[in-house]
Amino acid sequence: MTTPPYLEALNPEQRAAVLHTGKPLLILAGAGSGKTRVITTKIAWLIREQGLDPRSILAVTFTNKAAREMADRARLIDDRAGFAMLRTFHSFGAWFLRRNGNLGGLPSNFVIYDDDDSVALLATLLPDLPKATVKQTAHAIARAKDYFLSPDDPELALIDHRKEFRRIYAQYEERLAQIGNVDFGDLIKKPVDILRANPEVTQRFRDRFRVIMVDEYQDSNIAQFELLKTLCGPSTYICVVGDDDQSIYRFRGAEVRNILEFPDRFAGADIIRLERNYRSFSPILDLASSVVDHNEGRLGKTLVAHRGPGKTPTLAFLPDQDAEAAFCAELIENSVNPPKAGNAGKHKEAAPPGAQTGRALYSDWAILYRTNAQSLGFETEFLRRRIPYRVVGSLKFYEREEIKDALALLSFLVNPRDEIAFRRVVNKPTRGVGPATVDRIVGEATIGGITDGSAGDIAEAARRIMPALSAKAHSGVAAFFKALDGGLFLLTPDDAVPENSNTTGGKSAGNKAVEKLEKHSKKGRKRDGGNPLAAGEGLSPCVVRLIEDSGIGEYHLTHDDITGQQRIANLQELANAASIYPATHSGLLEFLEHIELDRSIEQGPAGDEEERGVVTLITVHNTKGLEFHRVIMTGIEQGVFPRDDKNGDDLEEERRLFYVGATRAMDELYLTSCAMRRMFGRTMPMEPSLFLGEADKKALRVLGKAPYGFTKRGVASYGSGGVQTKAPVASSDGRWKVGDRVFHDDQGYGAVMEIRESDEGPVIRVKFETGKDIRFLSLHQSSKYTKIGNDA
DNA sequence: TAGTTTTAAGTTTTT
DNA sequence: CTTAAAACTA
Repeated sequence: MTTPPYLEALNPEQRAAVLHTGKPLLILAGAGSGKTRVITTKIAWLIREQGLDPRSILAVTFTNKAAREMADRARLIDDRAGFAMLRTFHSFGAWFLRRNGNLGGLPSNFVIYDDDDSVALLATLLPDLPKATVKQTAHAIARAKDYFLSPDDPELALIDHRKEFRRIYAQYEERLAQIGNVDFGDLIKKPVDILRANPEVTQRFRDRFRVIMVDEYQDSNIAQFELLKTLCGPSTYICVVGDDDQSIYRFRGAEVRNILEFPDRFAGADIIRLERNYRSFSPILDLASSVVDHNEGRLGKTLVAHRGPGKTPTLAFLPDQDAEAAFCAELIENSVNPPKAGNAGKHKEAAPPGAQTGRALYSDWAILYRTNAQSLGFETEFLRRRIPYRVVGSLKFYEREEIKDALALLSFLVNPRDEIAFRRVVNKPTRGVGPATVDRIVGEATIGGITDGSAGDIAEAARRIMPALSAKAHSGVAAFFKALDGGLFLLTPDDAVPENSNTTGGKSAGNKAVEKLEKHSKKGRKRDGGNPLAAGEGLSPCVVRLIEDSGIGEYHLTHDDITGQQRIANLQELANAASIYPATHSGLLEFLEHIELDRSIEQGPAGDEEERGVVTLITVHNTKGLEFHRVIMTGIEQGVFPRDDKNGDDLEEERRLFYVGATRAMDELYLTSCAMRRMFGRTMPMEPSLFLGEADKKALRVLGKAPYGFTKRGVASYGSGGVQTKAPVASSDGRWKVGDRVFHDDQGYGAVMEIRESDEGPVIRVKFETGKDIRFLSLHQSSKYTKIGNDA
């Protein structure tokens, strides 16, 4: 048997991973080690060489982008890979529930609630609690589902120890079931429940999916683990790929133990390590590794930089965030449009092998930050300097008020039991339907419909109760339902879809509505001649009609005339997005599901941006799986990165986040750290990040004035007063006692004067021979890197 | 009740 | 500084 050409390009470990069969497989794939290539090649190889039916392959990822990329790349090797099921966990769950949800009492027309909807639902159950508490509780319920805990699970107390939490969770579940919708957690948990209760269904799925692959396994949660465990029969081949150092979603239930304990949970598992990094020059990897090395509890691995040595990463200390933005802008601008060299002769720097030479493109650059809020400063500066950029992720298009309103209308159309959607829009614009009336209708729906089988149907309940309403409320409710009927009219029932038509039912009327809406959006502000709106197709007339008839469009236009125009434009965009779906009930359902599960908005560069590209502004979290030639990690300051409320395991996660960010860089890496930063509108003094102290200084070139305390030996203390974030030394037995002698790089010898407990651990006050009195937050008294100068 | 004013609070990270 | 929630007035 000859080696197929597509295997030739793989290194021995990659090839071993592709050719592996027969046992569970864990691929520990370091950053930039070509894991996507391994997965896609493996899919193609299974089809071509093993003769596997592509439809019996299930590959799960965590983001839709990753799923799409994987599908595209696998298809490049073999067309038939397009028939494999490549989905996110949540999209797979939704797919499962549409077909088998009835086994768990779920109607097939369920709508997926996002976190806001969950909070809104919970708020109706807990009307007397402050909103913050409701949010917290909703969060706890979501976590519980991530950990696969039902309301009756004894371990529930680990999530939320309040006595009443169990009851609230149960009530929430009951109400959600009455409405007939699901939340995000249900998309994973419910399939497992159903599979376990129905062995014949489990068997069917095990017969169908012979091979299961999981990408980014380090970010899977317990419920997802349970799902995998259930889907895997004795003869299912399971292969998971991940990197424990890149686990950054613990906060939303990801469980690193899934990857650490994979060999225990899937007996006889083999482990293959991919440790050759093809992405970054070695100093970049050295820097990233030196920081993440400070984590305990990791599998540990040695990444080898296949590209060899290159430019040393630069750390720039800057006065404030304005200087930071300017620094980034100049760095970028100088690389894209280099200033004319004053000296004669080409001043071509000796480029490291493999480095790009000549001018950079804007698209080579990415600016990374810890929180979305930090993008603003860069946007302002880049706008001023005419540097093209795109902001990834923060758009939150679907979280805008007007979009949520429109979606609520659509959701209610799909599921008239949706109390949350009903409450949101029934009185918007105000129709004289106050909370009292709404409560009456909802009450009637829950209680009144039991006898005639319309239980929960709010539309039915409203019709029944209408005669008893005041004139004002009556006309308001009537207007609301009339608007809905208008939208419904444009939908074709699924059982009556004509063969050649997905744009049916009053297309011309719909077009008129679109024209009207278009006029609205063009009235005030001139729109750049961008792409002509392709509305009027498929589902969009229905969406437009609903927006118009319900008065939502008008409401937002009149309510706020500055942003009103923008809001109309947003609604228009939503209508456009609907155009690719057929104007049927199931088309509408599909549209809503797509929106809930994939909120990423693909925005390609336009016009002359095509050539030079655009700079990417992005949170570190969002960079997972991406790479850039040149990366600037900004705001490397204590309190920002890591956030100052982080300690213990949370701090380790921040460290991994730093690792993820740094390893995105292929050629050049820059770090910036500000002495001052505006927060909450006030300027605050900042200290360099703990991580800078931990970093290997040999892998760092420092620009600007290093703040007091930033030494070659490590971050010791900054400024004066305040609680320090790192203890100078460890005491002899790991516990502090008053009188312990300590040594500090800058302050010399000292003695512990006082120990106090704080939320974040013991705070010790040390009097040094220099006369200084400094308080330290003693987080790391027993960890390896606090042993500097321990004199016990 | 609806709409306005005042006050407080808060900023992670996302399917 | 921006946003959301409570408090207040017409």
